[in-house]
Amino acid sequence: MLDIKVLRAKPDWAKEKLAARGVKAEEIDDAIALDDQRREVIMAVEDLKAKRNSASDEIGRKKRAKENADDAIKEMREVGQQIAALDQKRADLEEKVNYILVRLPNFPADDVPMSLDENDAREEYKWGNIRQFDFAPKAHWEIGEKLGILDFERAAKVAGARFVYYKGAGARLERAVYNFFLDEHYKEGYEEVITPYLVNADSMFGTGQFPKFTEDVYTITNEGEPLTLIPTAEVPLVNYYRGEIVDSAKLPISLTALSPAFRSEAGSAGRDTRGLIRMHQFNKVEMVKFCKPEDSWNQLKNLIHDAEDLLQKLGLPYHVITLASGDASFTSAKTNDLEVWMPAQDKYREISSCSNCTDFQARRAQIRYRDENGKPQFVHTLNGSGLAVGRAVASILENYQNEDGSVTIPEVLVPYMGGQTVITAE
RNA sequence: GGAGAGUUGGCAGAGUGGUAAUGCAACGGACUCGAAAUCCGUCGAACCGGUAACACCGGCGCGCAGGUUCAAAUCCUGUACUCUCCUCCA
Repeated sequence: MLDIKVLRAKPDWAKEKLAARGVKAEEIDDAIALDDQRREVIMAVEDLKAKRNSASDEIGRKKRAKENADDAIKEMREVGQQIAALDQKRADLEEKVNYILVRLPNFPADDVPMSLDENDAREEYKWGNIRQFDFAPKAHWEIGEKLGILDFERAAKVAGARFVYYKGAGARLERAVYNFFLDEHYKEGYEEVITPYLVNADSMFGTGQFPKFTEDVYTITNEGEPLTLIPTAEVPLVNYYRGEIVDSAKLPISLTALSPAFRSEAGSAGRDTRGLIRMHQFNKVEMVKFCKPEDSWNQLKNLIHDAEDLLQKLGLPYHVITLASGDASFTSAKTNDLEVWMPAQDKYREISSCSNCTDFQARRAQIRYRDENGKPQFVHTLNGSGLAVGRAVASILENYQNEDGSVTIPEVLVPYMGGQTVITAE
């Protein structure tokens, strides 16, 4: 959530920044105008409350002295009604200001390409040599099905489209990949966490998915509060400290978690209909950081490094891009995507998204630390995939495929596969 | 699922209608070569408004949300969570 005070102090700057994210200037004007009204009402009602407080004090004194206070009580009865009316007005105005504020995205950082077109992402650098095949590389779903390690058909029967069964060496490869990821993050100092996979609406609000993106997720109700299947472990990880003032000596805090991610993929019908790229349920290892504001850009670099280190160790070619302002997620000030090379598609595909959310989530979720003066300040939050497991498996299958249909296991995963070096058809 | 108890500041802990005791901690000072102990003083989270302000004034503030009242930590309703016992369960 943005700070209304920033909108008030720098309206033109705010409009320009948010225009690059598709926000109309009128929305900012509306928010400020409503906030003006809100402040007026606050002044009026607090004036009356101060009056009531001192009058009540006086009434109490008289009552104790057994004096008559009927006149003051009668007068305060009227004041009470005025207060109730103004309080209602104030609540209405607050709701209106809030309605706009919670739907405004984060300000893009200064070095983000200012464009609504996702094609204006900036490539930062490439890593790895793209393998030249002396045969036509197959798509990962074809490889997986032929090896009997991926079963999309039965998953469709049992659950529906965009689900998959991993079997045998496929299931073990998936497990090898995420264990490798978690172990590497552990070595880098991340604290490993196993989180709830169902979260409440306050948590979804805290990380910015709600109220705008309710259609992207699965929400279930069981006689009571609705719970949402997490679309990413970012939600339970960031909300871990919701409403808390964390010990500043512990910052930066780095957490990592493996979890399934559940996404409705509403609006993406027809895209990536085959394979592991776009599923309703997929495994992802997520990294989340909490830090002081002055440290967050440095931590974003660390996050990217920790993600790309995995790709380098797996020997998978990738490049790093900075998303255009209009393409970055709602909560992000700057997002760097890691895109891994997919030979069959002859292009890079997103495998990690690393974002600095600055104080945007912290303000929603009320996550703070105390500065040198003991004053609470919002932390900065960052999140990044490290990495999407299914997409990593897909990339391994494609990049490490052999002409006979077998797949060589990347060296770093061999210990995780119990020494197995190649997956062949049974 | 059933029954009971609880939730007050950084921590502990009083307060059953008159506007949040007290202790510890913290901060400032005195004493001391310095520290500890002791003494004196200050401070009661966070948030909002006046407002640009860590000053000052006011509002708000006793798990949360409502209600009653001139006035609510206190009374009423709803609700979340924690603990204990029973039941069930991997």
